[in-house]
Amino acid sequence: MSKNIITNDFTNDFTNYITKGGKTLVTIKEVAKRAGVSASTVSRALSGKIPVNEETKKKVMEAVEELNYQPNILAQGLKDGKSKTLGLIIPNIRDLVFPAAIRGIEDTANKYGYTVVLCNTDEDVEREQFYIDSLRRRLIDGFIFSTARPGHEHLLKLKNEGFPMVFLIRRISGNVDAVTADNINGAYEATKYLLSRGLKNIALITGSSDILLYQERFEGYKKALKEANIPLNHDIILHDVYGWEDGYKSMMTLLGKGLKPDAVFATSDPKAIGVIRAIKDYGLSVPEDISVIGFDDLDMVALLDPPLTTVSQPFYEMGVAACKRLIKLIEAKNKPNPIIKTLPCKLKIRSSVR
Amino acid sequence: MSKNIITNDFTNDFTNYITKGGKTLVTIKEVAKRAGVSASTVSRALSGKIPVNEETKKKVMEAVEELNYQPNILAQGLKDGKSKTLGLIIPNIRDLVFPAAIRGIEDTANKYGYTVVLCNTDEDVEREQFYIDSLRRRLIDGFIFSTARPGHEHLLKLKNEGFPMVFLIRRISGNVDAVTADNINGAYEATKYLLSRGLKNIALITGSSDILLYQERFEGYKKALKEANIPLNHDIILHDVYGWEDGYKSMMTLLGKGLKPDAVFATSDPKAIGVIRAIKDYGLSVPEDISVIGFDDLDMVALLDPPLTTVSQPFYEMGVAACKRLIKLIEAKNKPNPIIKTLPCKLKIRSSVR
DNA sequence: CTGAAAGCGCTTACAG
DNA sequence: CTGAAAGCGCTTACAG
Repeated sequence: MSKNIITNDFTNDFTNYITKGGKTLVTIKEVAKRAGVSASTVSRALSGKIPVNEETKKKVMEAVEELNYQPNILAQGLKDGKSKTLGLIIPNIRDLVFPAAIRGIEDTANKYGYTVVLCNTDEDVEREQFYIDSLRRRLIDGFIFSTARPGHEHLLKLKNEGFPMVFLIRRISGNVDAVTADNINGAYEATKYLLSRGLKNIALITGSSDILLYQERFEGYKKALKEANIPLNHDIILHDVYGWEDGYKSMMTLLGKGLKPDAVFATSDPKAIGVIRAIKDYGLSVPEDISVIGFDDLDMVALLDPPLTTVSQPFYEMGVAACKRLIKLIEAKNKPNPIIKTLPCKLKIRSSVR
Repeated sequence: MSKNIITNDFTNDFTNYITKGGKTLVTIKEVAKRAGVSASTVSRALSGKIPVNEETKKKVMEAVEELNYQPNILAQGLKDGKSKTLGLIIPNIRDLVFPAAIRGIEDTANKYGYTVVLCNTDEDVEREQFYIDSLRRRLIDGFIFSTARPGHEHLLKLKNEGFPMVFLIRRISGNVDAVTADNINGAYEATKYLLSRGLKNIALITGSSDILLYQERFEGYKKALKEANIPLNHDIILHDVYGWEDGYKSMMTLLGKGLKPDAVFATSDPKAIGVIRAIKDYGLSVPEDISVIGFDDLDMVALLDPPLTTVSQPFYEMGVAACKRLIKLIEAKNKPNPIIKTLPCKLKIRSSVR
């Protein structure tokens, strides 16, 4: 009987169910009709924020169930300018530090009913600005940026306009929330480990010194050496090295100059991979002749030959933390003060250090 | 003078510019007011599809320029149920085959004014269904799936409901567009290359045989052996191997049984990496004792020791092709028939084959 | 060519 | 507690 009614309803309203190029989406009106109440009441019963008669609510819920109604998020958002969407801006997804972090962000976002849009800037500010503008047109609720660099005032400007945002991995100073790894300590531990293995002549192959995280890793390195009373040897400290190819070249240069260190601290795994290749190509071996330690713990470095000893960054957890924080900023009544969250790194001992 | 007027306008309308939690977005009404026309006219001038007086259009464009007006995409979409958003459903972004493909998709989507939402299913059908539902609530315009497996009827159902969608990398039979690599030929070329190096006893370490692409790679392998008049040796053909750990175990098993092949064709790079590790751990060397060839050409395999000879899949281009196709499906007046696009692979000769 | 009105699907003051 | 109305920002028949 009740089944019959349903069938009839469907037949009568059939046109309502086939709309918009074949895509079907039940509307609140249909639910209202079936439950015998107004759309307002359906909305209220669903939101739970406004009191609704228990009886009525039950009827509504049944109708919702039967029709499998799910509110149109875009329509919901139009009213208060929300989209339940987060923008994630990174330099390049092919950089292996990002996949794990992205996973952390998405898993978290989805748990709270948010969706995330990924944008690759290739470190190009214009491209970044284009993405920001186009996401704003979609009423984006907030941003996670992994692209911060000194001079990126446009990001701080965005923050000043009142946009919820958090920096992830990379950050610049400003009134902005951030989640990063504890780079100083990570580098400090790495260097101390090298020292503890009797390695004293430790080269540093590191990245662009205007990026904060590389400054911090340098700091950790210096701190450990200082504690061991080993003076800095600037001949074997190479800055502005980016990626494995650069790592390869830098190590070759070092070796070519006759500067053979006991160990190399490469401040990213790709650099370390390049360094190891160079050492091998030079006819030396790792770790017998030169020990190498990296930073990141990318998914594949345990598979290298030798398996890479490195400083593990909690990328997934950093993604989770950044996303949680962003959602809190979005949903908070009164904006909390920015906090910088620093997650601990962990030394992963494998076989590239003697 | 004119500058003054602007300032006044801004002062008067100030509340209009600070709304929705600090986010500012100029509306069509404000543009209309400034241009001295109706909102309809602004809309028409911008769309370009409906004739507007040149004079009027110019005034509108000026106002648009001055206020830096950009239409609210959500509001635009509400009318016709479009969101200018694409859903990309993959098993796991940490699987290295995806980053390059994702890049291809995003670059293309952005070029056409679309935004892409990434979802990781971990091969879990329920999770996938959850994502599909939640994207439908956001009026998603179409889907790219890299999760297809036999039995995934829910995907075909979606297609039947009229949703634009395309399969990428993986596909199942059904009335659905797809972009894949030419797996048969890729595997055929790989095997032929091994043969051409005088390697005859070729083991195959491959994936789940219910996934089409592994069936195809198996086919390519068989074809090459057949042409060389070499009978299949099922003792050295291992199916259902997933990832590098499994690859490692499989190779160990083979070796442990005293089955030492001349060469191994591993049908994915991770498997090849595991295989190489196993060979080394067994005290043998690559390629001197056993040659190894992979499939994928992931970003890092050139850095392995030895650099991996493998079949390169055009992931970026596949992403581009899938996205272009999807957008065509979305924007086409009358739905074109499904096509399966197969992009050629390319043998990348490095040093893991003798 | 152009404006006023209606409508997309929802939510929320406003009455009752 | 509940319904009718207004409104979010846009687009598009409908009149003129």
